[in-house]
Amino acid sequence: MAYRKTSAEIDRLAATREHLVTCATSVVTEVGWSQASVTAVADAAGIAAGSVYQHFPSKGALAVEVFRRAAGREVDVLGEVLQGPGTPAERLSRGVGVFARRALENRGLAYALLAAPAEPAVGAERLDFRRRYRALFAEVVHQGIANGLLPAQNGEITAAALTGAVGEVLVDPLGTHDGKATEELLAELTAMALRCAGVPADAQQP
Amino acid sequence: MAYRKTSAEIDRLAATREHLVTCATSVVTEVGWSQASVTAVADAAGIAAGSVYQHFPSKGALAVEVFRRAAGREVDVLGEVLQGPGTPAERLSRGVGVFARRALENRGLAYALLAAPAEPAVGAERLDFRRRYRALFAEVVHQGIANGLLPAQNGEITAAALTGAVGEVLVDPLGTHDGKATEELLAELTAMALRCAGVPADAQQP
DNA sequence: GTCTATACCTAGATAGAC
DNA sequence: GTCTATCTAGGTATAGAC
Repeated sequence: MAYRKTSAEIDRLAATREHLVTCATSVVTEVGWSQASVTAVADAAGIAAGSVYQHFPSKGALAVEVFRRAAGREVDVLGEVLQGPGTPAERLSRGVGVFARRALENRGLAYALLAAPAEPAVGAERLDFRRRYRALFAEVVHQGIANGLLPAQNGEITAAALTGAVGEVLVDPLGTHDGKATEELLAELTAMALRCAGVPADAQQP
Repeated sequence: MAYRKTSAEIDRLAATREHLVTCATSVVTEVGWSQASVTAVADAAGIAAGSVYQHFPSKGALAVEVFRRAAGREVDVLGEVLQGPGTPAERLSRGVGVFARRALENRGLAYALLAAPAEPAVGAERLDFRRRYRALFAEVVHQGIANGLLPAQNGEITAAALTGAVGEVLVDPLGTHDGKATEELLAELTAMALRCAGVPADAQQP
């Protein structure tokens, strides 16, 4: 016996790990990466600091896991909208709107993912995810160019610009706590994205 | 005697401080903020680590000084171009071009200023300078709207978008070391900036 | 498997000699 | 004013008891 874990043991271990990731995400959401020490995370999860190392080999590995889970959800959502039905302009508009709305509904986490100072491992992960955002935007832009719906342009550069522009526009609203003018912000943001991609002015009203 | 410093002493002290800032800037340019320890900076300046604290109260204060000097130069240059002669579109195009060209000519430093992981004090300074960039862009955009040369839009949002877009487009070229395709990059970047601000397509050729 | 306690390491900052 | 040597704090990671 006992040379193999029972399924109950496996489940319990996995559950603890999940709980740890969840709590770590909460801590990061509330206080940012730099204040999210192993001790703080362990306290939030109700376990001892040392026990964290039963589930992750290092603090950085846990941080990366937290980042990947949260950022991965956003990439998936954005990807679904950008690759969904509609013209490139419609998809771009909807994608930016959905992304921004989700960020504004979960400001602490969005700020941590987008802008908050973080350890190098997380910084590297952030660069990687930005590449994914760029790739998603680039696909739509390239389709628009191929269809003649967008003017000739370097799609990679436009995609990078959209990624940076959306992030920067959101940084301030994410930092301030007033939820006012959200709809106007979204309207202006999507309009800017359409201009950026060169959508003709007369095609910019949904 | 000696209750007041001689001017020679003051000069010498100031010169040492300048030298320290210069060397610290070089270290940051080469290895980034996270690797720029007090020891590394002092070594580069040819002084002992302890001596740094004769000139700055803390490591963070030195880092902030390095950031402000370098970033301030870029803000000044961008401001001069954006507030110089020409139509809003011409100034915006020239400003983005000058900014990007200077960044590409000093990649290490530009990367440190724009994107490299940094301690919180520098991160806060970075946010502050981004606000300055936004303010400069916003001024031009507002002038363009007032003159009827740009379509109605929220100038603050467009300014933030331009700030983020230019930075994000540059991140990858700044990281890779090939200097190829610089001119094409600049052309596409400025074209994107004009689209983003809503400059009519037939007015986008300089 | 989880806890408590602690070792250890890094890096910033300080003290006193020269 | 600058150096060498040292102190200290914060936080990651480990060891051994339960």
